[in-house]
Amino acid sequence: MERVTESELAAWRLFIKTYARIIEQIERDLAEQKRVPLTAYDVLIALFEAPGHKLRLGELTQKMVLTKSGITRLLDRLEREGLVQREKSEEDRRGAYAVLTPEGEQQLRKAWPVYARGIKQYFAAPLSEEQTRQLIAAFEAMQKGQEL
Amino acid sequence: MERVTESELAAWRLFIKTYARIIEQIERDLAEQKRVPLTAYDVLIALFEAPGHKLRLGELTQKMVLTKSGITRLLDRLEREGLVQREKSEEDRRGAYAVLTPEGEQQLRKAWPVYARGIKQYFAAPLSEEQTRQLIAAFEAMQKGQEL
DNA sequence: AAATAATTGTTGACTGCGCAACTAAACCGT
DNA sequence: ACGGTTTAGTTGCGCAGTCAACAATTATTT
Repeated sequence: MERVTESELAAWRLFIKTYARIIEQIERDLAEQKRVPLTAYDVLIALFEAPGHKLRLGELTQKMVLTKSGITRLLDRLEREGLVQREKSEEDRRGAYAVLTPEGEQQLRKAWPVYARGIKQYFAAPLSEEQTRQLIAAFEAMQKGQEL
Repeated sequence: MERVTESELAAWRLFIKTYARIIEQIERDLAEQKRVPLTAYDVLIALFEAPGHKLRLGELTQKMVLTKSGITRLLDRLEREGLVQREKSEEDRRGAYAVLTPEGEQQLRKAWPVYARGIKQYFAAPLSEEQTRQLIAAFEAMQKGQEL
């Protein structure tokens, strides 16, 4: 593998800085509006999109960027706040599902506009349609690269 | 501001997932090779590039994505490991500099190859030159967008 | 010059997460 | 059917970072 070029390094530095800034900003917006933070949001949306609004903890772990202990603790919090509920699995009695509660769904709906505005404003708005497509292609290439 | 489109959302999701995976992977590589973690690396490189290999803590706070208390604690660790040293400022006796030690510089040099390989492999290698340029343009557009 | 305000960096209390060890249940080869 | 291995999720411990309150110093008013 060859050396990292100047422009690759430039792209990299912009990548991490841009990411940090945008996430920080969105997180701040969500907090200001008293909405669930991003990681919580991700769990809720994953559950919402799942059949029956529920997922095995293991499935959640794969979808999210968190270890299983991270998921355990995150669910602890969400359960305490009444946004999800654990439901022990019938088929596999080691396991459990996380189920989205109505309250969780409501919080999801409340958070979305704030989140969406952030994505639009900080991430998408400055890009042309063409650039958006280019980004998708680039990130997909990286994903592919990972799998090798 | 209009609604977020499908493809913008797709780009966004790829963005955060790609970021998380790559950082995680590089961090793992650094840990395996017993090298300084990314945040530490960032401080060391900032100091290295600074005149006299030193910076006021406040300047560091701006360059990094960390609060001032975060910087305080990070420097505590780096100082304990002998990679930087605090030096109280003469001009402003509230303040202090962080100074890169020779040992710090050495650690920096040792970490770079691992870091660079990660950037190349997980981030840059899957991209064409054209795509790298497109990424730079896109991220710069976002930065610009932020400033408004 | 004195009083007030602003700034620099540190600290205490807390949160969120990872790692490794653990429990309970399921799987599997014999 | 039984012992060993694998898998699902939880837990203790520790690290890294935030926020808010603080001391020390400097800047600004009056």
